[in-house]
Amino acid sequence: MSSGRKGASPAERAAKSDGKAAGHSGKGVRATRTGRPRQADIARLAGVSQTTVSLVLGGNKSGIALNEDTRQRVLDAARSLGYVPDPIARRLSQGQNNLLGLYTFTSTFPTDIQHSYYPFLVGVEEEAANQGYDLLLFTSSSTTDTGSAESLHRIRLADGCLFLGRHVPEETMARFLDDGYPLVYIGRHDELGARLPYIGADYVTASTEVVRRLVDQGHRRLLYLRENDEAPASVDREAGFLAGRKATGLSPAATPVIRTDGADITPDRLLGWLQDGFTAIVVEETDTDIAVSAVESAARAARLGCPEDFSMALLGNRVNRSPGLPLLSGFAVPRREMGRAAVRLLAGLIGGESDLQTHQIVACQSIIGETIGPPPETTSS
Amino acid sequence: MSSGRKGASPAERAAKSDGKAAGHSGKGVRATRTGRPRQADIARLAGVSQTTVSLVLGGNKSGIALNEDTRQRVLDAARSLGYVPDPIARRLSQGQNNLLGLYTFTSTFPTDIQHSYYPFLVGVEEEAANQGYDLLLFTSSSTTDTGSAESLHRIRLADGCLFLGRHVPEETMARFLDDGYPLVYIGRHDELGARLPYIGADYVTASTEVVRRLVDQGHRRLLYLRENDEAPASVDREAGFLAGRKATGLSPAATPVIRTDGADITPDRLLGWLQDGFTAIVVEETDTDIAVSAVESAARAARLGCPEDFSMALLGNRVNRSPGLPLLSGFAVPRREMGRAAVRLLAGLIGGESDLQTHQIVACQSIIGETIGPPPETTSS
DNA sequence: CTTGTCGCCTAATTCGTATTAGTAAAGGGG
DNA sequence: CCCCTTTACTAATACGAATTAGGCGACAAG
Repeated sequence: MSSGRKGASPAERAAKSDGKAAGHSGKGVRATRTGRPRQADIARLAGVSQTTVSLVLGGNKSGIALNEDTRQRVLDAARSLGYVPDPIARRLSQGQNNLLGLYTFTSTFPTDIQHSYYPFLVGVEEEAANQGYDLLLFTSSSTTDTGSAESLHRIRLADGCLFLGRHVPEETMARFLDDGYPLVYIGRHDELGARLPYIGADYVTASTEVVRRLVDQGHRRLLYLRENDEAPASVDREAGFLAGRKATGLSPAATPVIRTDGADITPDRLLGWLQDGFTAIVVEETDTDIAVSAVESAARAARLGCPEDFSMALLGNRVNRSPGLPLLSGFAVPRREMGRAAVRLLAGLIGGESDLQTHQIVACQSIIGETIGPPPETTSS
Repeated sequence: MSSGRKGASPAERAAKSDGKAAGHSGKGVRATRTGRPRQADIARLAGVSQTTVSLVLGGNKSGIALNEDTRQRVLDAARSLGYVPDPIARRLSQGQNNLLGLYTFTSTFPTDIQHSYYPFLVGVEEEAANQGYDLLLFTSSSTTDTGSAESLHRIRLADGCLFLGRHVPEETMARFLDDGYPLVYIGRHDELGARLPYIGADYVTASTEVVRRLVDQGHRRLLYLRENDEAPASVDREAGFLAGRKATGLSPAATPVIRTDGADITPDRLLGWLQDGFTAIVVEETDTDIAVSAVESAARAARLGCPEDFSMALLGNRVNRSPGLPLLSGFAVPRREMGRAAVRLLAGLIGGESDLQTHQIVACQSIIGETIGPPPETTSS
């Protein structure tokens, strides 16, 4: 091959001094696997080397001197061939490709829990566009077992990756961190010490605030319904509830925590609670909002009006608010802003910025809503 | 220059004839840009060539003989180094990377028209996962002007691309087609002759069917509200409506087509229509469903009950059905199935299959709903 | 007439993997 | 002992762009 090369060099040179030596077949020559023109094709057409083409098209960041004529010839050739750079090759050589991964341990677009990730995605897309990144959605997650090696390898295609979901496959994540691969979790996660960068929501403060609001309204006996799961989102809300109990001086007996999956919330049970003197129910928000819905339908069945007969607060906000349903009192999880912040952080990590806040907690905003009122009149004042 | 080359070759050869020269430091050597181990590192550790590593890890599809011992040594070395293949390099060499692009000419996750693309995405994600593809979402679309060269170049990163949206930048698409780049539109598009592969919905038949149902119920004067836009989705529905008019023998005067953006539908106007003897209103479905909503609120304001005072049919289905609202009679656009079909077709195109149906029309299913009833009693029988 | 220094461009190499062509050694048949 | 096959590997190269390290000619200064 080098023998052929030697012969070719002078030929090219000759072609060049001919000037605009496009006399050949030019276009017909390209027989690459893809059929698309490469820089080498442009080079041949313009009578220069591939290096020159790269310099011209790459904006010549190294500051190498370039004749304006040559530059134009190359640009013309590129245009006439309809050249489009191959992002893959570029990435192999440069080490980055402007892709942000998005890994959701379950389906990204679930059919049942419709839209649970949607607000995050809105923010992620917005900010990714701002920062000039495209998004890479890993679908393998749904089919393959969680965190399988196969499926996680592909993540490296992206310059960095966002993770969305309750789970943290610690081993794999540790591996990524060790390798210096940039990643950001959406949602607080302290599984790997302080190593996992994340954007969380301040559930604790917001939940405390909700308790305080109920107590301010006169409620003294509150019931807290939570999931039977130890995800940070659950833990934090309970912590906030307990902090609220403490701050308002209520006793544990007056503010019990009940774990439920929603199925066991019957109209009778709800009535029982009210008869026991509970005047407000605080419900954890989840993907499915199954617990709130259960309370709502139990109330309907028991013919209980929500602000009148008892108050209800949601620790979070229904993602999918339907026009028919009342606006629940509680707080808004700033999902969109979290998505944006996550992308900003990730972009910073990729860019190697040093003074990054890798553990961010975003404040939630109170939702006044329609479901908190004063407790109903009872025997005791 | 070739002199230097010649000198190097023997040097390499010497290094090689030393044989299994892994005696060195092995692990400590890797000082790659990324810090991740490469096949070459494994090779050094296992005392074999990079080729052998590639063969072992690649499953040796070429059927080259391999000693089981060697195989194990390589696998062990790979594991101990924590090797992860670089998808980019793989793609550069293989020519494909298991990525499907998804290009929406507007934001993929809009905030205002919430969820309009969602059902498609569900299907796309499902089938992409089945076929072993990940999804590449191009965000540039929202920021850059439609179809700008810059933003469309990036599409080639994917092995093929789905397009979602009413627009077709013909020039760019023609370019893709000429290059043999695999792409599929979701939605019928005949802009480029029959060159653009697509998955459409059979709006025509479904719309005709809706008209027939109304006529079967006794309606003789129908009003059709459509968008002022010539997108195929609109054109097809109108065609179906007109076909229904023809099939049922109704006159154009009894079945007028009215273009509206929703804003001009007042309670008075609605009442006027009913006084003019129209007993049913057929509405085109759109992203925002602005027209249906307008009719609904006009009816509410005019205190008209829907199946009682007039019938209403939607040519399509509300994507975002809220619990409070009645189920509109009409038909279901099989968005999820369209998404799946699009991915299947695209995968076929990428795989170079020959006998592909590149223009597919998927049938819609009737929705009986609650908004069609017999026409109210009037003076004339 | 040398030496230096621009100006302009190219050869060679790199990124990490896959593939093709080929080589060296061992074993078998004549 | 030679030739042929089989086994088990390796060298070289491709993929497409970016980058590094020059090379060559011209013109200026000494």
